[in-house]
Amino acid sequence: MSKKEKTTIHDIAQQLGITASTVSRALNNHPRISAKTKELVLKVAKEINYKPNSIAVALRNGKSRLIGIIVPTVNRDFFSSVVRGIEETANKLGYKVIITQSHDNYEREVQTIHALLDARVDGIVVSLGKGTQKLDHFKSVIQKGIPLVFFDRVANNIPVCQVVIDDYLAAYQVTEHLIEQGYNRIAHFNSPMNINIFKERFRGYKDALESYGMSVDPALVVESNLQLEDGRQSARHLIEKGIPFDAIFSASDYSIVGALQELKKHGYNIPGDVGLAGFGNEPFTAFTDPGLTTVDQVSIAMGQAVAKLFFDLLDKEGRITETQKIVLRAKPVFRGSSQRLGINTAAISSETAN
Amino acid sequence: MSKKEKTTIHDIAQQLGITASTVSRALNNHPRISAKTKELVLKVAKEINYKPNSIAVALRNGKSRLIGIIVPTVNRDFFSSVVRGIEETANKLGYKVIITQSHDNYEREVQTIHALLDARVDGIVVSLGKGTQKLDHFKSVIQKGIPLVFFDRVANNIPVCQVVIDDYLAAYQVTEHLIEQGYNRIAHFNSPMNINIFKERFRGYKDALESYGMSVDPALVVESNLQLEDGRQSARHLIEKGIPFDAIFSASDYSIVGALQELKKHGYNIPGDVGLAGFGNEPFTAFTDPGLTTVDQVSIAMGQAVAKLFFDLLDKEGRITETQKIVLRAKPVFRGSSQRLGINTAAISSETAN
DNA sequence: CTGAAAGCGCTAACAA
DNA sequence: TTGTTAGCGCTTTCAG
Repeated sequence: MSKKEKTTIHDIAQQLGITASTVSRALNNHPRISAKTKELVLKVAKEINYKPNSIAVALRNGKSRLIGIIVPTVNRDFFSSVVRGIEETANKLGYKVIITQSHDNYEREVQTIHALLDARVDGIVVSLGKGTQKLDHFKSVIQKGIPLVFFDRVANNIPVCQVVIDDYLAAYQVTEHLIEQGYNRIAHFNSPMNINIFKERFRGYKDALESYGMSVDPALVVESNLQLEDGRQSARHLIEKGIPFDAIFSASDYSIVGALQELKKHGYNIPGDVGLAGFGNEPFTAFTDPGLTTVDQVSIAMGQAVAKLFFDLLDKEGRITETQKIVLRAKPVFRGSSQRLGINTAAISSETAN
Repeated sequence: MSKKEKTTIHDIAQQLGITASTVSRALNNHPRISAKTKELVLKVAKEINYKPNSIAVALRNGKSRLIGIIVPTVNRDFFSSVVRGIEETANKLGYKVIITQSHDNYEREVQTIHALLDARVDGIVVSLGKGTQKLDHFKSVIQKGIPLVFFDRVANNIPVCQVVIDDYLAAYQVTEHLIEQGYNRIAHFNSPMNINIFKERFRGYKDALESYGMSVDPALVVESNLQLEDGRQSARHLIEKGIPFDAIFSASDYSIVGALQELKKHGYNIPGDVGLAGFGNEPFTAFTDPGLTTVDQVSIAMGQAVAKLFFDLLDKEGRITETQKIVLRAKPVFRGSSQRLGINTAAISSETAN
């Protein structure tokens, strides 16, 4: 029906009275091929609109030029930015990217790994789901010598290259900032801490308190899944139990928004009565009233770092001798929700929006 | 070095003293194969951990079981939900999905189409970028008989299956709601309207006004790229030019948030002085203060509809005889930003959060 | 500098 | 029910 002209190198060869192998060489500009032939081949190729069949190439070469990415969700500024960074580098190098989402579900993560392996990807980039405890599904990837890079949500008990931010330092800085603003009953919202980043954020919080002569009050540490509704509940929990607090540092922007809503509903003044800080610098943290203090996870830089690390690994073709760990410096972003001393407001004017 | 046991059907065949073709048939449970052989093959396959090489299968069968999706950005609740819907159906059917982002950039969209074609995808699902005017890059897809489905941001001047929401009706309903709330100088933020959805939203706005005996005041229609900052600027524009207005209906949630911030900065009371409504039901519209009235684009339903339409098409193997258009009903979501008469508040209590 | 031939792993006529 | 054979489109030794 339709013009199904599946043009192949043989078509070019025929038209030029040469062999397919010569065409192949010309197309890949092999060194020992005459300039004239090369030119002719290229010309005909253009004329008949020849496109190499990447599947045949993949089969022949044993590499698909496909790379797999697994993230918890793509609908998050941080993840989508990192993905974009990887994607751009990948495309530049002639690779295509298969993006998949685990939705923080362990089963799905395992399935996805197998699906990617089935698809014969040349390498895999992963940010772990919250539910992931066992890491067996990655062992087969490593054994097969397939390049593997973890980012952000990583695990330590597995020898694999990774890119992270300094969660500890950022958490320390934000907590310190709250202390400097005069808050001294600082609550902390966190996740059941399987994953490194959450442990680190807690450590930063703890150490900052201790540096200032305070200590962690277990009653002020509330664990949840850190979604919006969890933040609401956690805030309500503190209020209803009558646990005194004058600030909250959450390991996630989502739950701090929930807390903000709940606190406002209960008539608290932010940042007068309670100071708030989140983590992630999701765009909406600039939309709330007041704007939320948070931590920017330098997603662009991370995407670039991941891509570089990954393609370096790919060059080594599985001949991996060491596992690199790259730590990037995150950027605290101070907005209205945590500033009651009138300091720094000039620097953040446009973001606090009243 | 590593256990690179590339197990193939030949390994199984050898171990069982049969031929590769028999193994192949057993694996695909061909009807005319003995139960015993089938069983044995399956057993050995499991033992040596055989995984079919999908690339070889693809080359042989001429289909990659890969489908390509192009969206403006994945970092948007609507798009990521639709993508998720497609992904789930696809995976269930043994297809993998390559997700790509055009970032509303025409060049990139064209490139991506070619990249997907190069990757030999079996079909393509697209939501157009804002910059896209020419559609030539899709013609080659159609000519090749590759299933193609547009969703949400579609074009009419090309014969292709599509899934959309009833933008017109939703815009009409929201505008009507504003009118019923007593607003009568309703501004409209829109995009330079290349894309259908924006035209339709404008039409709905216009027709609602006219139904109530008003007409469109060109001074109240402000065009921009509809991002957050654009919304700020558009609001500032109205204020500074002294154009009287008491409500804004924006074709995008992002720009209405910008407007909200700007108006609050200038001391306007929302919804008392100015009523606001956006479009998209992005999660953050529930985070603002007050919550924003908007339109839910039923992303889950759309994902399902797209998947169904797409795989129906795939079944027909390019033998496309008609172009279906599926129109879904969108859901207006009324929140605090547009309700000054105290109506309906019960129904939206939890979402308005004070 | 180019050709001939083999093969990546799989499937599907055609035979038997 | 199973085996034989050929070939998807490409790359790459090995010869010339």
